[in-house]
Amino acid sequence: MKRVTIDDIAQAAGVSKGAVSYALNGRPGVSEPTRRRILEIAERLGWAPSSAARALSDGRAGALGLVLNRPPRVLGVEPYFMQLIAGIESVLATEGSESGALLLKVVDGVEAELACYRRWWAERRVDGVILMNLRMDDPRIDLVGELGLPAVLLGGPERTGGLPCVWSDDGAAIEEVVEYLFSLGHRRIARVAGPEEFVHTGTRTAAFERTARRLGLRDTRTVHTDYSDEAGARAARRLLASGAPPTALVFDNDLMAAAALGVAAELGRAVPAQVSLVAWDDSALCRLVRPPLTAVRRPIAEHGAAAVRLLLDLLAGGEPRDVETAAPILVPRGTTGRCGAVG
Amino acid sequence: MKRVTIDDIAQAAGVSKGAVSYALNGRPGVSEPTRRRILEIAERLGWAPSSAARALSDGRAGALGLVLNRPPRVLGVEPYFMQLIAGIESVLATEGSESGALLLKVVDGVEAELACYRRWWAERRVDGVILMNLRMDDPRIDLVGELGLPAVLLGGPERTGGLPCVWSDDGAAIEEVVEYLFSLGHRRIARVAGPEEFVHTGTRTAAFERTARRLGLRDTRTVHTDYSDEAGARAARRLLASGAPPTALVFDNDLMAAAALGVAAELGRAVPAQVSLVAWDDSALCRLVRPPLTAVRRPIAEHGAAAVRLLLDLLAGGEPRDVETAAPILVPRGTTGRCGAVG
DNA sequence: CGGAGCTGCTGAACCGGTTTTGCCCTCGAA
DNA sequence: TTCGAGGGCAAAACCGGTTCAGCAGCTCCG
Repeated sequence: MKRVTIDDIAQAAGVSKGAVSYALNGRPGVSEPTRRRILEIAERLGWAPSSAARALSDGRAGALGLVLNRPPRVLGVEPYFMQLIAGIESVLATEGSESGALLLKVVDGVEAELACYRRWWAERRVDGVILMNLRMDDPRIDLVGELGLPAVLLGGPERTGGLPCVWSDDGAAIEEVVEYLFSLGHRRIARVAGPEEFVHTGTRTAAFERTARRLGLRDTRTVHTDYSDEAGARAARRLLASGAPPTALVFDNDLMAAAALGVAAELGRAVPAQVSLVAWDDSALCRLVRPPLTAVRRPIAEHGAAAVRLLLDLLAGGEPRDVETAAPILVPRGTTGRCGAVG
Repeated sequence: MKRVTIDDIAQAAGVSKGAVSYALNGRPGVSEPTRRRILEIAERLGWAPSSAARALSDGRAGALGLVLNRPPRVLGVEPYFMQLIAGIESVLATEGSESGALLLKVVDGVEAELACYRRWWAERRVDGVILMNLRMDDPRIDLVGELGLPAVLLGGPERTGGLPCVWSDDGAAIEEVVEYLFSLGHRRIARVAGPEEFVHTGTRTAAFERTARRLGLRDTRTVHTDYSDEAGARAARRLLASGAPPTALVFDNDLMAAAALGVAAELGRAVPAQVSLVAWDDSALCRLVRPPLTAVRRPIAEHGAAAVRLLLDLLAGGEPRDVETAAPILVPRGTTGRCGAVG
């Protein structure tokens, strides 16, 4: 059961290795009849290229890398990651066997993430990577630049350090949410955001405050969390128990919004009669809880797909460019209503 | 910015490539002082082995493969997969750079999954794979046997076709659930299970029926679904709307149980006063919904970790063996109560 | 008729490791 | 003293591809 190599094919066809290589890769150097004969023999022998040999000789790994930097506990809960991966895989599958593999790593901490890129690149395990959750002064940008490791960014388009990115207009979505809540009569709106160091958190915060100012809202707040359900619950509890509690809460993910739903129940606040809630990222979770969560929907899988396409294009020698995907849209459901409505 | 190779090290140290290889791999063939010198130089030059070159010469890819066969939509929602991946990664990270990478593939359909194993093995992209969701007469078992592709199974321990497996005693857990519901006075219990073709579905069904018989329960039913929230809701709706509706529902995942909670609300059935619900797999979802779901908790991440350890051991020449992990435990919460209790 | 240019292929180098072979030297035992 | 064993290393083969230089034969053109 030995491996079939191009040597075997060459021998069977009575030609040289080089000719076989040309034939199999569809490049000039062999006549059409010879090519057909070689392809036929390769097919018959069940030949498949050794990824190692190919990687060694042409210097490309044939794989892309994705590092998830998140405590394992949170990973399981947030649907975001899996949807992203599904999107990434969808284009990797179609792209032929070119860079067809996705190398995945789960780490906890920025340092571990940086170390992972270093090793992957040093070992030439990947041809490029997708960076997610862009931070302020993100050290990864410097690192990939320094290493020469091809990379694309999920996020931006600011503070990307020149890296090509895939982004959507979060600010516009936040604006839409605030206007929507305003139109429902809400005047005290609070935002339960993700970690302050994420760029997209800043983008949303800025848009939130800008819109609030424009509408003349004075009583708005943003509190930061780590995206976990506990943190979301804690923030909601604190906000709702404060002196002049907000009448609407806007969350930076769906998990925290769902947790806040529980908190509201616990505090005896009717949703949406007394408090309105808006989630970010519309997953099944939003539809499962009662009442179903009003949410901002982003095409997450498309983000992943676009990122891969951009990266592959880059690897093929394409020009770096930024890709804007469809804007997030607000999906009103059962957790938003007129401010102070009676049941 | 050229790559540092062992040739560079050899040249710097004034020795041959072979000596450097011996030194770096900690095998006899060089003297202790030489070894130290070589290691020091390698360190200084920042050398890292090319995974491709190593793979080519010693025939091992240095990566393990995992294929997720599930429609992308479902993937995002089920926390199971991410938890599993987190578990897998946890041991891959500690194991040094031996087989340190995880190759991931998302497919939809058995055929695509089989094709993926074929290609991975033909291209020698992976050293072994982890198979999940064992089916009756699973074609993957024959395939890996035929290919000689090392594999371990998540599930079993029956119908594994001789493949080493990691399993936990699902039957005992189901038994515990049924006894628990029985002790609460429930006599009409229905089970909303996963697809019939999965081996673990069969295992649970058998245990369910055995326990029901033992307790003298005559009105039990098992209906099959595809694990999706819609299917779970549909099944719950149908069961609860039937002539003599069950007073307790046992689900094969958490997603469907959460969906059923919504259905119960919709039908005006109080939980747990009128209907009790038990989920399988205790994720954050169970704690987020109101009331929080009673659930069977399995150490999913540990499953993944155990599977990797088993596979790595196998690759290192270890004997195939089966690993039983901690038994699932029942975590009673707010969706189970005495049968017919008044709110 | 001669040289330039193209086609279609061969042979060999190359990628960066591991492993085998073989040489030289030293040391211990007969 | 001699012989064998074994340690320490160099040199080369090898893994399975890609790619480059070169060469034979043919065509085309002045």
